[in-house]
Amino acid sequence: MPELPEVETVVRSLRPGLVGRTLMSVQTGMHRLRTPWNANWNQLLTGTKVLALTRRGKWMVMQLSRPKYHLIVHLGMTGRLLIEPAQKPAALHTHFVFALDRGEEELRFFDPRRFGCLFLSQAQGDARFPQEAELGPEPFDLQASSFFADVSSSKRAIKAILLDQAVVAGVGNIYADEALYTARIAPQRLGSSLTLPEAKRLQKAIVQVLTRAIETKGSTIANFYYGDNEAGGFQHEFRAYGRTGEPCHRCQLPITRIRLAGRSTHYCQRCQA
DNA sequence: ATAGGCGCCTGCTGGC
DNA sequence: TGCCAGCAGGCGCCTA
Repeated sequence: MPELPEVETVVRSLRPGLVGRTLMSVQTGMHRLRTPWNANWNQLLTGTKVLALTRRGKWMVMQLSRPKYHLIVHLGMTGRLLIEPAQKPAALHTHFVFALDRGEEELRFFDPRRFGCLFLSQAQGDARFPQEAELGPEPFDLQASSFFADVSSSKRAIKAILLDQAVVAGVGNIYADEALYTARIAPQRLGSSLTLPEAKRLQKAIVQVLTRAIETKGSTIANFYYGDNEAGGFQHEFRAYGRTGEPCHRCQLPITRIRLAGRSTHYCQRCQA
C-alpha cells in the first residue's frame, strides 16, 4: 500500500502525539512479520523516550532516548501505525502494542497481510537500520546528473528502475506510473535509451507528483488511512494508475494496462510513445 | 546484470 | 447465493 507520500502523511499525523512520550511496555502478537522480533528488544525499549519521528524512503524511523537505538517501521502493503485510546479494543491483526506514558493511549501496529515489519535497530555507522545502507537518495534531493547516470547505465525498463529503492527511495507502483505519465515517457523504455532531457523531465515529474500527493495526504484505494481513519485524496488526481480503459486526460486515448517488472502498469500509448 | 517467477499473507471483487 | 480465480500500494529469494 503505502509509498512515500502515505508514509510521510502517517509520520506527520503521528508526530505531535508521539514525540516526547515514553514507551512503558511492549506486547507482541503471535504472528511473525517479515522481520522476526527479538525477545530482548522488549527490555531495551521499555522506559525509552521517543525523541523524533522521521521518514526515509518508505521507512519510518523513531529516534529513541537510548543512544543509537531506533525503532523502525515499514508498512508493507497493508500496515498501519496509530495511536489509540487504551480502552479501545485492538483490531484483529494487531501485532504490536506499546503502552505510552500516562497509560491512556497506546501506539499500535496493525497489518493484515504481514508484509510490513517493525524492529529495534542499533545504528551502524551512518545507517540507522540495515536497509538504510542500500537506500538511494530521497526524491527531493535527487540530482538530475546522478539520476541520469544511474538510468542510462541500466538495461532495465525505466519503470523497474524507478521501483528500485537504491536508485531513488520511496517511489512505488502508483507514483512510478504517475511520474512516467507526467514526463511522457513509456514505462517499457530501457534506461539506456533515455536522453539527458528526458531524465531531467522524469526527475522533475517525480518531485512534482510526490509533492502534490503529500499535499493531498496520499492515495487511499482500499485501506490506506491515517490519524483517526482519515482517507487521502490523491486517488482523485490519478492520471494513469488504475485508469485502465478510461480516457487519457491529454489525448482521450484509453489508458492501457500491461504487466511490467512483475507489476501492473498503466500508461497512455500515444502520449508516452 | 537482469528478467521472470514465486512466496510471503489477507481480503475484496467480478465472473460464472 | 456461493465458489473460485485474480488482483492488490512491497520486497526478497531463486533460477536461468
